[in-house]
Amino acid sequence: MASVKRTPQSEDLACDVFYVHKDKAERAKSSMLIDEVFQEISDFYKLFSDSTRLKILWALRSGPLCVCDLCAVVGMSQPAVSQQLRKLRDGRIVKSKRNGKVVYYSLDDEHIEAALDMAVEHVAEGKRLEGEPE
Amino acid sequence: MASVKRTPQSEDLACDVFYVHKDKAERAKSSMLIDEVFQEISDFYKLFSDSTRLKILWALRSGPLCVCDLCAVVGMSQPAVSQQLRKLRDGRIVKSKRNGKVVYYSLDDEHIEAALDMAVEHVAEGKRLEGEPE
DNA sequence: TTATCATATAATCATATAAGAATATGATTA
DNA sequence: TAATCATATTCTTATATGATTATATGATAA
Repeated sequence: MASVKRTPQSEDLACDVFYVHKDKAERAKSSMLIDEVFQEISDFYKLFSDSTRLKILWALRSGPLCVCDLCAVVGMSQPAVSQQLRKLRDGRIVKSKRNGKVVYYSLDDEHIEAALDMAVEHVAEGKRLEGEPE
Repeated sequence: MASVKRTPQSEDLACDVFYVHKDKAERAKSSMLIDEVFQEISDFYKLFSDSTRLKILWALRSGPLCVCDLCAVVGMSQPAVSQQLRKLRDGRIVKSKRNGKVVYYSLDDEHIEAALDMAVEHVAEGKRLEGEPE
């Protein structure tokens, strides 16, 4: 494969090392998205990178639940659950609907379940998944 | 819908509040996975929750690249890129192959591209994505 | 072997994050 | 209106994380 070394160009290279494969790197670079998109994607995934939030989301797969239900299901204090719900709501992962004193949360969007399923599938390979019924 | 209040049961309730919807909460709870799985999923997603790592992964969609290429493409220093590559490799998101002095990285698994695509799709709704060619 | 190149690691620092405790808000019921 | 209940917010503490700088490793070439 064509390998080219050259001195760094300040405009298109932030790295102070040499290109090793100019053509491939250029191709990869031209396929990049704007920074904002990567930032938003990372923000999106950040919401999935906490096990409490994942438990909440997983619980909501079976339908809307109120905060109190969620505390019981995930085994966390109410403020802890509320804080995570707020992040999930800000990130448009869940939506809420107040009914009197009770606020019901549910998954916002079909991507969410898909993301969960994909991750479980990824992690599941060769593992037992279900918790034992007590 | 059937709402039931009851005093907390120490065995199945970690939350010190009342169940508001016993049946629904029980159903949600019985569908939960073991903690270890949620932990692994969150570890998996954690790797996607940083924009530098996402840029690296996105760049690798176009094929294997060496560290130096990646520095140029994502505009980060070599140690910064190497450290993120290590995490991605530990998490089995990318794999590496040394060829002389050069180490080539590539995506490890088909789930990775699917995860990226899904997130872009999620974020993309109603947005312009491609960076302008300079 | 020595020099050089590509990559990896370690130590440090600044920032980000989660959880708990205390308190506030907002809605219902008495 | 006051009391109560479900939920939300704020503040604090402990911990985790990413980037930088400096240094180490491992492979090639002279």
